[in-house]
Amino acid sequence: MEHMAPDELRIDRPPQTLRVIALDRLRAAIIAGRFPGGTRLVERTLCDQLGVSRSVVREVIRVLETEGLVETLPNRGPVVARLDWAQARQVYEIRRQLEGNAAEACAQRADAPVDAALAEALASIRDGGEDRVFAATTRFYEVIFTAAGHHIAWEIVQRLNGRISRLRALTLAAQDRAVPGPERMARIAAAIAARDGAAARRAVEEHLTEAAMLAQRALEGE
Amino acid sequence: MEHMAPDELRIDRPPQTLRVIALDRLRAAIIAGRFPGGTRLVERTLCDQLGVSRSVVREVIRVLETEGLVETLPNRGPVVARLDWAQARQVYEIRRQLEGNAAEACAQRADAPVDAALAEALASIRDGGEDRVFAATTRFYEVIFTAAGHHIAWEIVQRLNGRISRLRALTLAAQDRAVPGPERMARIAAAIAARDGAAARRAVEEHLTEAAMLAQRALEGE
DNA sequence: GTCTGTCCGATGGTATACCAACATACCATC
DNA sequence: GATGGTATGTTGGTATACCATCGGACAGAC
Repeated sequence: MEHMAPDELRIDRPPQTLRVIALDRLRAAIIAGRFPGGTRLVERTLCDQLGVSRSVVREVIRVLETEGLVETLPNRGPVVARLDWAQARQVYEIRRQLEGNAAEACAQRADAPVDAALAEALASIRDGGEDRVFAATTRFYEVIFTAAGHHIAWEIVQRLNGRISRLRALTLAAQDRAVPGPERMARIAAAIAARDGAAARRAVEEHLTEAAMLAQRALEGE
Repeated sequence: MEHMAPDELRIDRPPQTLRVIALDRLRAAIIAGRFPGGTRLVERTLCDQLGVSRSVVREVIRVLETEGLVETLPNRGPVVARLDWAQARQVYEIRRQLEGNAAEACAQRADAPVDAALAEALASIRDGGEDRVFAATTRFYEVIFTAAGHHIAWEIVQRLNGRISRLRALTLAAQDRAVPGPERMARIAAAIAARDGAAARRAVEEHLTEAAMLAQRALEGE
């Protein structure tokens, strides 16, 4: 028996529970801007749109609420959270600290597989189109945080990214940057490959400082 | 009408929803160590213990799940999250960054009312007994983060503190510190009162470095 | 005795129905 | 036009039912 590949036989039933699917769908919809800030999330309407029962919708909304994407007003119900520059600024500042620190730690512990994973993500960012860039960018940072061993910081950054997701889409698509986005990423990867922690931190901080500027312009233009 | 104090007439019904009460109770119970790590949280049992219906319990568990205090195993149900040093170490590192940064910003923007609020919290820490210390310490940091304008960072720190709450109780109670806890807090407050950002950051970082050491000893002693 | 298959209870996941409290909009009355 | 009542929509909360899964108990076959 032991010379038989168990993976071949494995029946993989989707362990995905209905709630998880509904959560991902709704979160993605909010992040994609399908529900603008301030939109009321009426439970029964969502039941129809998602095709699930009210219990599922309610639990999903509780999760999004603690994630900060939704806030519930007393006697009014859940509403898609609005985003202003005061908040976004704080988010970028926190990301700057956590990502800078992770990049430095990553540079100190990185090995060949890490370099390869970063290069791969970078390639996807370069020639991938539209939303591929979004996923590849996320992957790029995931590699950095994981290699640094900063799993909890990565959780936090992901949650923060959910909040400013609309801005992120805008800044990633911006064409008028002083230095193109992929170029900045490449610098980060290069610093890590050179095992130069200080340079990696600097590269990340520069990247985020610029992203914050772009976000500010976009937000105040609204 | 307008010369009548509306506050006098106001009937303040507790806007607290049942779910919020249940959430606070259960979270407090976990933090207090009433449910040790690994304990199964059986829905129907919690219904009896809390006196609410299963829907409420489920939504509460979803919140605690995204807060990181509870994790749900597939086909097994929710379980109180365990805490190991690898995680706690990351938490203390993140707190060091966020709290250090907040203290520095606070020192640069503080005014007389902030100094007074910090002094008040400090007094409570000094002569308050047992769990008063816990609340007063929280208050102390809340003042710092709020004065710094770092509201989102404060949210994050609070959530992180939930995760390491047991450790926090231990380290706050530790008597064998090189420098007593209140003394360290006083140094932070003094640096802020002197508007010395760098010193405030340093004081916070020292405080947390020591707390992390105490936590490590406590955790590995288990 | 050990292995195998089956059954049952406990549990979580999902869905539905129902009621109460509250807020808003609308409408009739004066 | 202002007042008051009413209708409606929405959330909060509860109860209940059904299904899938898991683990253990039990009985039968080797």
